[in-house]
Amino acid sequence: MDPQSLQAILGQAQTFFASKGLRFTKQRNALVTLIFRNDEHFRPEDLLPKLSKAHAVSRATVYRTIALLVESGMLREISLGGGERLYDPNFLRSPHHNHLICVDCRKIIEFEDPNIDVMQNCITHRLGFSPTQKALRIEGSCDRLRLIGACPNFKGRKKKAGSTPRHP
Amino acid sequence: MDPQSLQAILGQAQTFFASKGLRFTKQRNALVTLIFRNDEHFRPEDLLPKLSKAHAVSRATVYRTIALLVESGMLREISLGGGERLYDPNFLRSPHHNHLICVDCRKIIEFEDPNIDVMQNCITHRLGFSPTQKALRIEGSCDRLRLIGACPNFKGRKKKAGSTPRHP
DNA sequence: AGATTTATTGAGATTGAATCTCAATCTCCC
DNA sequence: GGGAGATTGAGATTCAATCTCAATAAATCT
Repeated sequence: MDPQSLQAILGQAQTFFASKGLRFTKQRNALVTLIFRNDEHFRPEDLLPKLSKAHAVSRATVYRTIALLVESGMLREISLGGGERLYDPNFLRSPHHNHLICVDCRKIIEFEDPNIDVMQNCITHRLGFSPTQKALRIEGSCDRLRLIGACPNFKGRKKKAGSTPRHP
Repeated sequence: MDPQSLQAILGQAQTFFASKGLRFTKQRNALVTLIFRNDEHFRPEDLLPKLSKAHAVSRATVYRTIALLVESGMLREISLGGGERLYDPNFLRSPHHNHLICVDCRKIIEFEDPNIDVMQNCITHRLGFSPTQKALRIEGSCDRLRLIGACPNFKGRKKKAGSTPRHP
């Protein structure tokens, strides 16, 4: 994340807080900066040790601020299996992406597919839901990633590398 | 769930346990019976008070048995937002269904759509994942359900009823 | 049958994330 | 400066889920 984009994001956050009659305190600034500094998915608990002493923030404030950022649309929750939740700061950069999650190693891949939006609109309409929400999650098993050694967390054996997978 | 189907399910569970060298104890029998007696999604904690005194089972056993049933493929975890997890006993009846979850009221609708399988196969293949897994979740906002009064949990105002929604 | 092995269970302790409480502090606005 | 309202943090609390380990039960062996 380049400094310019971060500035824009801080401005966007500030605008959101102002629109709700809330203040953009130094704690909230520190959290927004930390969260959007890079593109990593994170757990709320991960944030606490990453805050420098100068910018220390209490656990309660971390959770409260995350809830506000989710409400603003700047941050999204993604739920892995097993009750794990992560937060994704990348929807500002890439508003239409979805997540493919490996059920074996929990690796998460972000992808975009225009057909998915069409299908999702069809399904939600058909069932009487609003198609405005974009959150969608697909699970799979990354056995092919394992084959090419691209699955960092998989504990099992690795076979010989194959060619880059293509759309079938 | 008719008694005959339940018998079949008990048999299937028994076979699974036997195949792993595990025993089909009366506690496990009681849990399988309770879980597959109807088609409700449930939380593990919901099960404890539902067990009659005669068939009481400890919390630890509930969680252990659920994990085994998930491993067997008879039960699936579905994750709502907010870290909530439910278990779904309906995959035996309907192995290809997916879930549409209302982000507002948390209502869950099960649906099948053959196109989804095709798309999921394409996406997983393209990204190097195995397409064998079926779990998929779509979120949406059930404003149309609200309109027709079919959203039991929504707390807001209800507008006048509309026509039954159709595929656009 | 009796002994041995292995799986199973349950009560309670433990973990860990997430939320809640509430007094102290901070900001904004008059 | 002063007051209203927002914000914060330390610690208590909640709750699901897991872990521990001694007691029990079932299957197998001799």
